[in-house]
Amino acid sequence: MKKLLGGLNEDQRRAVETTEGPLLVLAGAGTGKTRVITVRTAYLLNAGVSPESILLVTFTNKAAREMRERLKKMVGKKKAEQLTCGTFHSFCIRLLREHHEKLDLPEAFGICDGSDQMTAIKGALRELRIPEQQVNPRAAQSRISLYKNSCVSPDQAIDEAADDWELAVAHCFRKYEEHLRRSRVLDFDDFLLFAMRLLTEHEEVREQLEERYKYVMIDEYQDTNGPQYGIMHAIVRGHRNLCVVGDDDQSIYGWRGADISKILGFEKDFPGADKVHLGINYRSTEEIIDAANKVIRNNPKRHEKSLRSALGTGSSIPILRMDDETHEASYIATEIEALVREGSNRYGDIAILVRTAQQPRAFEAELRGFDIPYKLVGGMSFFDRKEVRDILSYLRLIANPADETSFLRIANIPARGIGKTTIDKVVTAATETGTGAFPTFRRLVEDGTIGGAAAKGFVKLRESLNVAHAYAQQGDLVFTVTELLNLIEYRSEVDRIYPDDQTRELRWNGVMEILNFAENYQRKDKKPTLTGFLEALTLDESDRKDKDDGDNDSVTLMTLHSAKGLEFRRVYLVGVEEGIMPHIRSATEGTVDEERRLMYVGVTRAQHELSISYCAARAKFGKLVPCHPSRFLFEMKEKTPPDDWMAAGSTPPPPPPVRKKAKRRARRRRM
DNA sequence: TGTGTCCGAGACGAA
DNA sequence: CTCGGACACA
Repeated sequence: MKKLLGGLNEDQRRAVETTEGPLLVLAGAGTGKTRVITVRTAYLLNAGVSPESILLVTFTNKAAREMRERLKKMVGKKKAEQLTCGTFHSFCIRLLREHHEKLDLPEAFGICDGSDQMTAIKGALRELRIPEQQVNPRAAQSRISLYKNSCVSPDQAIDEAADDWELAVAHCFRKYEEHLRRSRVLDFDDFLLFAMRLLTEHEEVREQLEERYKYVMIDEYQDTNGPQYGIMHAIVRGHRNLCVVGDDDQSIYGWRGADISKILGFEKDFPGADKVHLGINYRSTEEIIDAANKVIRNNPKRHEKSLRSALGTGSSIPILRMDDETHEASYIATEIEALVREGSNRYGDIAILVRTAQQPRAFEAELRGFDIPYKLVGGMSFFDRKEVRDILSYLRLIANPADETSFLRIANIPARGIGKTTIDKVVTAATETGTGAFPTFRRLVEDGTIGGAAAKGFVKLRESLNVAHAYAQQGDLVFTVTELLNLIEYRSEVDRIYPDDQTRELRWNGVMEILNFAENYQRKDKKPTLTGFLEALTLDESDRKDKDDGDNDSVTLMTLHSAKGLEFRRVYLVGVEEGIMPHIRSATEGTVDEERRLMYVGVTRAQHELSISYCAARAKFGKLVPCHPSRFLFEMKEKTPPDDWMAAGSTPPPPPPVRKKAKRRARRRRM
C-alpha cells in the first residue's frame, strides 16, 4: 500500500484514498490524472475489492488498453483482466448483445458507422425529394445525432420544428430511423440510447449492474453526454461510489453532445461529493503553463482554478507571423530539419497541431520536400477507402443479411450492370411494401420488372453469401474473406478499375490489410466471430492505425482534437487565426468558449518548447484571402486587439501581437 | 448502363 | 482547389 502511494502528491493521494461516496477529481492538463486513476484502482484492489466490482470508463479504447496494461504491472495480469475497463460505447454494446432479446434486437445486430450514416441520410433525403442544397446531409447528420442524444423522437422533432429546414431534417430523421431498424443495425448513438432503455425498462438488469459494479470511475468526465450520464447514474445511484475525473477546461466535444454542465454541476448532482483539485502540472515549463492560464481564464463558466508548473522556467514562446500557409509550413519544416540535424530534438519529440482537417495539406507537402518522416493522425481513415468499404460491406451483409446500406452498396460491385435505375426501382418498391431491399429485389427479378442476366446472377451471388455466413460462424475469418474475394473476383475488379500499376497495388494492399486484421483478430480473440471482428474494426479507431504508431521516429501531424491526452517536447501550434481558431462556425454557434478550450488543450500539449504561428493570408477555395491573428493570441499577451484589427480592408494584420523575445532566461533549470 | 465531363458548392471534430 | 452530383453521351 505504501509503495502504491509513494510519489503521489498530497492531492493525488487524497483522490486515491477517497474510495467511498461521490468524488470529483478536477485534473488539469498534465497533473497526473491517469496515474491517479490507475493507482486508485490498484488501491481498491489491494484493499480487497474484487476486480469484478470495478467499472472503469475511458474516453477511447486506446486509453482503456493502456490503463489495463499499467494495471497489469501493478496488480498482476489476472486481476487486471478481470476488471471491466472500456468506453461507454463498448460497455453498452456488450450489454446489448447480452440482453438483446429484452430489447427485441437480433443478437448479431450490425453497426452503422459514420459513412453508412451519411449514405442512409442521403437516401432518406432522396426518398423525401429534398434536394441536398436545401438540406446539407452533413448538417442533417449532426442535427439528427443531437436529437438522439437529447432523447427527442422523430415525431417530437417534427412537431417541434421551428422552420422548414428543421421540419425537413425531422422527416429525414424519421426515415433514417426506419432505415436503421429495417436494416437491424444500430448507430453510435443507439448504443447509448438502447442501453439507457434497457436500464430504465428492466429494473432487474439495472439492479444486477448496480449490485455488481460497486466502484465506478469515469475518465474524461467533461466529455460525457446526456445518455452516458443517464447510464452511469442508473448504475451508481444506490451506492454512489462514483469517482469522476476530468477537466472542464478541456471539454472539446460539445459538438458531439458532450455536456460540460455535468462536470460543472457534479456537486449539485451528487450532494456531499468530495472534490479534489489537481493543480500541479508536471509536464510543461512555466512559460507554457502561464500562456495556457492566461488564455483559459477568459472563459466565464468554469471551475475556478489555475495550473502551476513543477518544471520551472524554460524558453519563451515565439508567436510568428507567416505570409501564408505554404510559408508557414516551409518555415517550420526548415526549423525541424535544423533542430534534428543539430541534435536538439528527435523527430518523435515534435508535433504540429492544426485546427482543421485541411491544414495538414501544406505541411505534408513541405515535410515530404525536406524528407522529414511524419505521421498524419486522423485524416482519411483506412476505412474510408473504397476498396476497404467494398469488402467490409460484403462482410457486413454476410454477418447481417438485413443490412440494407451494405446490400445497396455492393449491388453493383464489382460493376455488373445493376445501375441507378434498378436500385431506384428496388428502393421505391421496398419502401412501398415495407419489405427488405433484397427480398424486394428478388421479387422484382422473378416477376420480370427488372430483367437481365445481370440481375439474376446477382440474386444467385447474394444467396451464395449465405454459405459464406456458415464459414464465418465457424470462426474462420481468414477463410471467409479469402473465399469472398474469390467469389466476387475482386482482384480482377481492382485490376480493371486501376490501370495504373502503382494505385492498383496500393488498392490491393488495402484489401490485403483487411486479411491481416482478420488474421490478427482470429489469433487473439478466444471466440472469433464475424460480427465481433466487424465490431472491433468499427469501434476501435486505434486498431486500424498502422502498426508503426509507436516507436518509429517521426514528426506527428494531427488535429487538436486527436492531440488531447498526448504530450510532446516541442509543439508547433499553427494557423492560429480568427476563423480557424476560433473556427468560423463558432461565432454563429456560440461556441467560442469551446474553441478557447481547444487552444488551451493545444498549448498544454507542449513540454518544453511551444511555437505559435498564424498566417497573414491563406488560400481559400483557391484564392488568397487575408487573415487576422486570433483573439486568443491577444489574450495570451494580455493585450487588447487594436480597433482596426479585424477591419475589412486592413489587409495585412496589424501588429503581430508580439514577436519572439530577446530576454531569455536561464534555460538551465528545466532539467 | 457505364463512363466521362462539367458545374456548383464547400469549410471542423470522431466513438 | 477539390470533391460529389448532375448530365450527356456511347
